[in-house]
Amino acid sequence: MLRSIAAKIINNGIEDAQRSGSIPPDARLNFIIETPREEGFGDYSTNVAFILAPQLKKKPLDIANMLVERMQGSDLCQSVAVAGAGFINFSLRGALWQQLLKDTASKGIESLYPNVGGGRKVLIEFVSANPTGPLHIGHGRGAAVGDVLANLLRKTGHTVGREYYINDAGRQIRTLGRSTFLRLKELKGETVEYPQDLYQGDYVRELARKVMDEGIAVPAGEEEAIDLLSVYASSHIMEGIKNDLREFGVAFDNYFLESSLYASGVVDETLAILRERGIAFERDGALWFKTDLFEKDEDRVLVKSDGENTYFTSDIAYHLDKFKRSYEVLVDIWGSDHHGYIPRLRASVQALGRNKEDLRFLLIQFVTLIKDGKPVGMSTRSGEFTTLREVLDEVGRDACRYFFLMRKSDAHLEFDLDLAKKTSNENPVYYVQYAHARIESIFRNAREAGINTDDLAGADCGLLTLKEELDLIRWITRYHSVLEGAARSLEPHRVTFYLMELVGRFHSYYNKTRVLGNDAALTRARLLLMSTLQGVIRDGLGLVGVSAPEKM
RNA sequence: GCGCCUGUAGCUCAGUUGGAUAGAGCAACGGACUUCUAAUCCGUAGGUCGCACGUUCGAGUCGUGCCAGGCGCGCCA
Repeated sequence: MLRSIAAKIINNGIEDAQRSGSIPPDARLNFIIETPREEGFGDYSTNVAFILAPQLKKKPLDIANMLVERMQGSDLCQSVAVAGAGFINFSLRGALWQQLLKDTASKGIESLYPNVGGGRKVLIEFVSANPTGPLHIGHGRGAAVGDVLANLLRKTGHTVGREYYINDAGRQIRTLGRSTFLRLKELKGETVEYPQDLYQGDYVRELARKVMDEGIAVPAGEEEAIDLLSVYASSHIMEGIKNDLREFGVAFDNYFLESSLYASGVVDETLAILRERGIAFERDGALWFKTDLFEKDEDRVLVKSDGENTYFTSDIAYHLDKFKRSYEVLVDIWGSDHHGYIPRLRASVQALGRNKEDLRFLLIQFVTLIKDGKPVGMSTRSGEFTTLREVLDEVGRDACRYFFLMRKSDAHLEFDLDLAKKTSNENPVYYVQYAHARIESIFRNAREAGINTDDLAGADCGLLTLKEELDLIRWITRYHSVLEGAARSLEPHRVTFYLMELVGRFHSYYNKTRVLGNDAALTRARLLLMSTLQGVIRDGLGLVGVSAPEKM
């Protein structure tokens, strides 16, 4: 972007000062250039005077004044000034911004995508709910965050895989089978004791009903019956999960089965590696992982004294498998209640010979649903949770996804169902979508007035001289650094915040300035601005997975 | 007891990785539709950034210690 020009202006000033001896040639110059949050401060701001002050043993203010004098000569610069205790604020010539708009319009929105990843392969694992019950609202949040993060990383130069991991080798699915088995007996009129540690939700009754209605032949022996029902019930629930995800707009490249780790021998390979490196050791008849070689955490069991592997072992193997599939960076998105598990997994990655930075975590905090101003209780055990589907049916996909992306993922989220349902100004989703529709409406009117809106390439952007117009251009190009920051920090929520700010400036402009006017050249220039702006809004909404309506 | 997360306007939350006079939405109050969509805009009001020290030119941001809330600490899955 234009940041490199900004850097050039400063560096020219510094070099000039160095030639005259005001700054020694060996001065350290690790200054930063930032865009001040206060608009009146100009396009860019630098702290270079503060960095030089201790080296030159001079006041920052004096250094700033000296540099400003030298920067004023630059023909790239519109204005330069010293502010505060020694900040240097400066703005670029409007023509530079106008040219940037023109470039963006002709090269497309993709030209604003930063290349953060350099083609690196990233695997994002998310949702990964076991098929023992429908997805609840918390899974939905994880799904939205993971999906948008995947979109974001792909746009910023990463090769992205999306994966859903299923613990099918453990006991949970068998517990589901047993639950279904007992509900089935109930349906047949038998009185049964239904233990607390089985799945309590009504969906188990529905599954049992389905088994009966479909006339499925259940073996007479209890264990055989449970075998069959485990498979039946879990695959049925998995279908439901995939269906919900599809409706939510989330697609996975791969559903990875825990059992496949055993079939392919990766588990054995993992244990062999850990043994060989002296990271696994025997104690009390069990095999342990020596965690504290890498992280501050307790040692953990890999193989129990009864010979069974723990989940930890499959998880290490799973991550080894991810690396073996040539993924360089792994992102695991977990419910925040699993955070205690992070140190050991981080340790295991290092045990496999990788850097701890190669595995990154995103924790998803709980969602509290608010209805009629009061929290809706939810507890998996009692079966009274709100499913993703219920929320989806109630508020729709756009509002649902947008709301999930309005918070940092590791912060609690209060999801106000009534607000999300409202088609009014209180609902932030519409604020952004409305801007898109409004611009579309301008174009409809333009075409009706006989303006050729397909051919705006020749428009004279030099006519866009209003403060608001230059400001809009700056905000459009800022998409670049927003994507960059969001991708680096794995914070997809930044995109929704940016969209709100961008669109706010549009609405304000729209109310103040007419795009379609008597001056044909000016109208064309403004249409080009609107078209580019609309492109960014559409692109941003697409990233979040929310529709960009042409009419509202 | 130990560890992680959170604490910012009445409410819900941002805060550009240490920058300037801490921001937005909602709620409240007052204005703007004969002109491209009023699902919008303009204005007013609202603060001990949980508390206290420390690090430095500079702290909502980093460190230490408290306070409050949430979560986690098994040869469970």
